[in-house]
Amino acid sequence: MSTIREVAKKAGVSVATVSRVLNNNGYVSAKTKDQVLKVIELLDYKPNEVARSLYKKQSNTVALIVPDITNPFFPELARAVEDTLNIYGYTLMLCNSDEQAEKEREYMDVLKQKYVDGAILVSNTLTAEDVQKLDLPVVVIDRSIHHNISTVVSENFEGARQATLFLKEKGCQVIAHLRGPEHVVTANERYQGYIDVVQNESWFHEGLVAVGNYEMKTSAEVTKDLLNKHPEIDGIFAGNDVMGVGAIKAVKQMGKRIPEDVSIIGFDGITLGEMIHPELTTIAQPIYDMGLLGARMLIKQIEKKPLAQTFHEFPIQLIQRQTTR
Amino acid sequence: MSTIREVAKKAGVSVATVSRVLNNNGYVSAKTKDQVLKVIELLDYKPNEVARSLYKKQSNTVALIVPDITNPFFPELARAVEDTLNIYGYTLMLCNSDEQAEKEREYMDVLKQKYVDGAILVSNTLTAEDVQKLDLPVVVIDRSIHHNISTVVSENFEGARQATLFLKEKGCQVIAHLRGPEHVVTANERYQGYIDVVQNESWFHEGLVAVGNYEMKTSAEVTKDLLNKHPEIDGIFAGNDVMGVGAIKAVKQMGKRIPEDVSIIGFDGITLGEMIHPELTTIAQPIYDMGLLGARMLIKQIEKKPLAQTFHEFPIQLIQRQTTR
DNA sequence: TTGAAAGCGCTACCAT
DNA sequence: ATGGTAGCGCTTTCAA
Repeated sequence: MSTIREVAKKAGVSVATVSRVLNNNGYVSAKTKDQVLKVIELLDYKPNEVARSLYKKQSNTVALIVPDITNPFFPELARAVEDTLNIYGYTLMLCNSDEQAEKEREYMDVLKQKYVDGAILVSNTLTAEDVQKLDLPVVVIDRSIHHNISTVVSENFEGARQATLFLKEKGCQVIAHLRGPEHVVTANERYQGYIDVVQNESWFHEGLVAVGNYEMKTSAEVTKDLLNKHPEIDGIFAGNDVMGVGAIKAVKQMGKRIPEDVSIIGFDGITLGEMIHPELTTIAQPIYDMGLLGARMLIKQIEKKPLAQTFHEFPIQLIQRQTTR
Repeated sequence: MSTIREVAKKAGVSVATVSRVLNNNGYVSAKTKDQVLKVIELLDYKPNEVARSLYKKQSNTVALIVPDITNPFFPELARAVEDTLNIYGYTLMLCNSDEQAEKEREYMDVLKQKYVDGAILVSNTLTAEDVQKLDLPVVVIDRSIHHNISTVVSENFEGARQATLFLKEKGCQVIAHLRGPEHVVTANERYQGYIDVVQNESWFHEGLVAVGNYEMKTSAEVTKDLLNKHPEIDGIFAGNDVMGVGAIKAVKQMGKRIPEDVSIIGFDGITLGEMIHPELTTIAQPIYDMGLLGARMLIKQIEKKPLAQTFHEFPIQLIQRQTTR
């Protein structure tokens, strides 16, 4: 790796001049510029980003903090974020938080120490205060934290309403809800959407709501429990696709047919829904677009460009597949 | 963020001394050390990693280059790598290459510019020469590139043999193979394992081998094609789990029963295999352990510690689930 | 045992 | 239009 000084020497100019052509600012004659450019090419010179970072107090790096990249919702999001960052010349630092506040705070220290330019967060544990203290551009995706932090979400309440309504329209008589964890915002919103539709139904009672944790195995167990206690259930709205998959497994294992005996609808629109059989009907969020927009918003903040909206709620879309009639 | 100078001033010592206690090297009296430590605590001082990097020419960052984090094999690997790096104080930079050599080379430039300490690669396009030129500690996972680059793989040939043998033992009469892309090492090794078992069978002919690309949709198509042309097929060895899932979908769509009419076995052992119904019998690689070991090996190289083995081949394990008799 | 100072590679200010 | 140089925050050598 050659340095700017070597380039300067070889081109017969000062490092200041080389720096100017590198950054395309300040006066430099066309001739000198060509000279320098030629030498840069010749030496295959690439500026040292660390030295730059030290001076500019920024690193062209953005952190993505997710609970667990292994959860099939996140790879697609991560991909969208990375693609976008890449286009704008940023690099992605990936962090798995396991929803542990302490781990998140440790990461946040590291971000500061490395001059990371900003962060995209998916977290339920981080408070507005934590983010404030981070004192870095931040965009929150999927779960909002506070109204003055840039946020990208989708219509959880409305999506949940549509999901429940859809089951009803398809003739389901008793619709259960497999909800996500109680400390998770999206889980609550979706639960509210469900409640909004069913609360005045004669058949409705709180026993039709079971709590899962956005993960498959427990959701399968919970579903079995639900179906044993209330065999009249013929429709299940799962709070996310992974739990929907768990529900499918449980229902099948109990010897019931899908969708003839029980209809199931999920939420998220992850690829997994198309992998399984029967394919999962779902309320799809535009995951890639959410990551894309989140990354763009963050970059605008970092580059101090004006941001039209700091809150963006994406519409969701009902995708009818094979787990509903 | 306070600096080392502020700490020094407040503690009434020189920055050199502070640096010494920070790095725990050089002489410094117990009393002074306490002083300094107290001030560090007081100011909540965290050393600037960028400045450190500039001097030490290393960044405590490791890059993981994968084809596409969206491919369900990689999140688990990424998770293992990140967990391990984290333990040792390193940070993960995630890169999606899409198997494009150019993108990979761009990343490699960035790695150098940022003083990234090393890289974990999963790539078919990168040559030994590319890696050589990178001139950075490198560990290759899943697909070996060259014998003097540290490598972590699993028993592809043996696993494929076992898979095929297993189908045979279970009574399959005509076993097809859905192989991965021709430029991919693992795909070839697994193909060879299959061939090794079937080549002398009276029923065997090359028409039983179809080429997929380690992805679901095409694999479903290819499977249908295969089954239409050769309805006598009653066993399929898919080159990876994702293709196995595609095969399941195709077989089901054709109205055949699994495993009664057609048995299917995959390769990889990704979680997806347990998500679907019927659950996929597979040859499992210890994905997490591979990532873990790969990361550890890389760190040893970075820290110039002795490395017992530079090549590690993990044993695979047959996991019998529901797609085989 | 401690401090002064050079230097990691770059940017930007101030001269010229 | 170009060059000299201070300084970003740290580590390490050399002196004391």
